[in-house]
Amino acid sequence: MTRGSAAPVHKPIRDRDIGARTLAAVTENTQPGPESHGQHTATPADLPTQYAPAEVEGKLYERWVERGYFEADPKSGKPPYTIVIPPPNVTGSLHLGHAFQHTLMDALTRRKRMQGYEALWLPGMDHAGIATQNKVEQQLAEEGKSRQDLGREAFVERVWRWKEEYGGKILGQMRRLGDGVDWSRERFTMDEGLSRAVQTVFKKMYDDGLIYRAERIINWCPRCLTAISDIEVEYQEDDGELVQLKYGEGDKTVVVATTRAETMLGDTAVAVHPDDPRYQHLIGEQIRLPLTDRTIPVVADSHVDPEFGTGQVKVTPAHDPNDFEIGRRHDLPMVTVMDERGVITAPGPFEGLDRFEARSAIVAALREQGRVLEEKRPYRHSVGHCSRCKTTIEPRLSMQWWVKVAPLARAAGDAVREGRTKIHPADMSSRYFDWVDNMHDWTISRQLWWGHRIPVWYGPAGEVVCVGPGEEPPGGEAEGWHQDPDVLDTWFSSGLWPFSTLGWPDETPELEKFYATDVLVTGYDIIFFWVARMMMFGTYVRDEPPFHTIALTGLVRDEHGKKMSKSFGNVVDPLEWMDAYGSDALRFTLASGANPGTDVPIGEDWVKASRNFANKIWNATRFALMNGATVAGPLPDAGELAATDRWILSRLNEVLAEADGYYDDYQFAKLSDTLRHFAWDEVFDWYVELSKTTFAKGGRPAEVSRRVLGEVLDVTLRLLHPVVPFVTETLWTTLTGGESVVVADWPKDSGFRDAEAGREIATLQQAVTEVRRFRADQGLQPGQKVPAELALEGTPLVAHEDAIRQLLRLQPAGEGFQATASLPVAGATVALDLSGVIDVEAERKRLAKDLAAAEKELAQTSGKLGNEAFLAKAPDHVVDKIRTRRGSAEADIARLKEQLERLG
RNA sequence: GGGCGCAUAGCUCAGCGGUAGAGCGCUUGCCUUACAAGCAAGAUGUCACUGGUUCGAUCCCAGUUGUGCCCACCA
Repeated sequence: MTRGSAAPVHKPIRDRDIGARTLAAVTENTQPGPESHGQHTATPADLPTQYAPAEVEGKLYERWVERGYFEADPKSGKPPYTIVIPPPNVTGSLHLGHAFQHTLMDALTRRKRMQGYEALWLPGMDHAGIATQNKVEQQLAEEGKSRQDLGREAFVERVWRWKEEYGGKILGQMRRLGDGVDWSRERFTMDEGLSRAVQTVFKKMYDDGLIYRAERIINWCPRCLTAISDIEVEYQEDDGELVQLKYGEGDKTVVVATTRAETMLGDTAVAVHPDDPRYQHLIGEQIRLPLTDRTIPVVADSHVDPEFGTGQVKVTPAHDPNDFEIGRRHDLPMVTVMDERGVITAPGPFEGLDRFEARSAIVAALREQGRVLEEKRPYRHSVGHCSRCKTTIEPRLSMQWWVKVAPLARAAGDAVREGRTKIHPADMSSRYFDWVDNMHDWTISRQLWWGHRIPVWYGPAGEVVCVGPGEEPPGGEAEGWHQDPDVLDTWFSSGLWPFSTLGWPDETPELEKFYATDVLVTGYDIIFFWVARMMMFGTYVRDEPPFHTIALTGLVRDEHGKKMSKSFGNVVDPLEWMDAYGSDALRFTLASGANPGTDVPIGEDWVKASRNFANKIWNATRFALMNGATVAGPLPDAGELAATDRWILSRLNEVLAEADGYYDDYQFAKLSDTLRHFAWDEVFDWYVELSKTTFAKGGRPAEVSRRVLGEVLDVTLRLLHPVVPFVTETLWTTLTGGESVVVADWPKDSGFRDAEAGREIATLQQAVTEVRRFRADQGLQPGQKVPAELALEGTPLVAHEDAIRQLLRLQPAGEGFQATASLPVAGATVALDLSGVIDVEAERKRLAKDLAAAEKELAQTSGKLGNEAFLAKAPDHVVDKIRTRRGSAEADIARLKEQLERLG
């Protein structure tokens, strides 16, 4: 393809429609045999000029899976590297947050695999008890049915069907993303093996006294009709009503405040602080409870804050956790006035009313009696809601199973304190400690149907007779035996995930080889729900924490840092962007935003930019192939290498070392930035541009350069592969003829460094940029050839004259050459004949500006160097640096003045 | 009510004692032997505010303001 200056002005832009040419065709056509060293550039014209990810990603992925690259062998002699996936809920599909974490996990395991580890990334899903049950109930509701209509067995069957459908969708998304997981080890928290793990742990804990049954106040969701744990309650500021109520008669009156007036039906005492002088006379007295026929005692309890309100508190032990404690201390009756749906059951006029209706009705009734002293409305206060359905939580007295957390949490905390598990970034560990050091007992029973049935059987009198597995449930229902109808909190089974997925309770080779896992990659938002619980179970069951490192990620947000949520309408389906720009583009964008522990904003423009980068890699490699870049044979000796070669190889090793550091430290944003900068700016712009001159000249230097370019691309593609697996696979196999970059060796630093070449190329870049700037300032067309004389003798630039001429469109000085502009750069001179072209005014302005900058620099540096305190206290390298800066400022000033003078 | 974090270019974010950085966006010119999804050149910042430590502060310390998140049984 030629592009002479004689070509028509409106030469048609290169046809960009490449629909007919598929990338797959290219990769197949160019699959080289071993004998084709340097030859698989044969059909460069067949290479499309744009990378079309959709054509190739799916096929590549299936090929990887078929070849078993992602399957891990427990009997292998290689050292293990293990990550278990945070199992996505089967409630729906993967969102960008999953795509983000999966990208990091995939990159980590891909790199380790290349480094020669037996890398296992274990996939699976979570049955997500309450969440999934709710989804299916919603579906049923649309059909006008309830789960009760179906009955337990049919309902559970229905949930399994849901799991098949949505689970399949999730697995498809993972393949699309390129997740290199071991599909042969896919697990589900309700699998038979995992269920056995759940039962086994339950029994062990029961036997150890760590699981018990107790009647207490729990968080009850009147819609889901189940108990939930403390962390499943979301508090938010709601508008309520605070009323002050007068109880009792005459001198035996008290004034209490409440936001939940309906609970007064269940009051069994009024409490005051034992030392409150105002109320000593009331302690022990009986007070009449309005709207009922009961009298209730006044008790003294130090929980009451005399400073707050009236210092008199109504006590409802069956409907408030604090009151429950007061009730226990004073042996008060527990009067339940509501059923599981929040409907009043206390006999009387309010019976059958919903709790909120009852609230207004009771306040109205009391108001009529003149017992409402003060009403604050609205009254903003914090109210708990069910995290699954947002219904207001009703504290409820109820018999539940509990985990005694203290000993487990202590061990989980110690594992981190002793450094057996590291939390990354380290400052996130305070969150973890806050939690494990203050955790209350955990309610694990749920009044749901979807989940692991509690493995406990009761006898006719309701006594626990058997805890499985390993014990035969004694009699049938006819004899009065029955299994506990409740299921376990979903986090109970996901807490076992790191070892239940590896075969525990059996001592499998997998468990032996892959436990404890290397790193947990997950969001900081589930430290309490999941991370802490895995740590507790891991240390308890295996006596070893489940991870060496916990790498916490932030949350994915939109391009303005706003939370993605359905109500904002800013939720993006990862598939949408993958379809438009390719999986690699999405992955690279997500990796670029991954600063440890901080949230990750992402916008479509950014994905587009990453797609451009993928395309750039594509085209640079395409250029290299067209010019015979090769990986065949050993690298030429340093003696044969040009300065450009030595520079780029030296940089390659530096970047490799840097990249390794970032991979090891989960610094994906820095990793991506470093690799993009190196590949695009240094390799694709400078090295490739310089190599054009070398290739044009031919001969041995061209051969050397071809080999070096092949080397640099080979290594760069391998370094990029864990993050952008698809484009690198396509190009790497084409370039090297290797089987797959997935199983290629991770590059190693050869130790080669050449700082001298680095300085030489820096000078060259500086010179070229300087002249380009001049050209741009002078309004010279980029393609316009300018006669020039180069005086480079005695400078590092001398070897690069041809390259400089090509990059700057300089042609040899012909007859009548007349230098009208002379640019001294790095001791050399580039004299240009710009007769009739040069804009003296523009040039003078440019020089004046530079001069001012140089003078400012001189003033600054001289000021510092004249400061004795500075000289005395600053470290030598800083002083030297400043001295150098002053030196070059002085030189610049002299040069600029001379140039200005010459302009007249 | 406690605790933690953040305030740097138009946007999203790095940097964290010694000349202010990136990506995107913006301006100008350009189809230049791969790439216009590109190339070249360029503009843009009282590094929130006020004090302090220091020869020197965007960086350390204190306070102020703004902002975000987590935890908590205040009737």
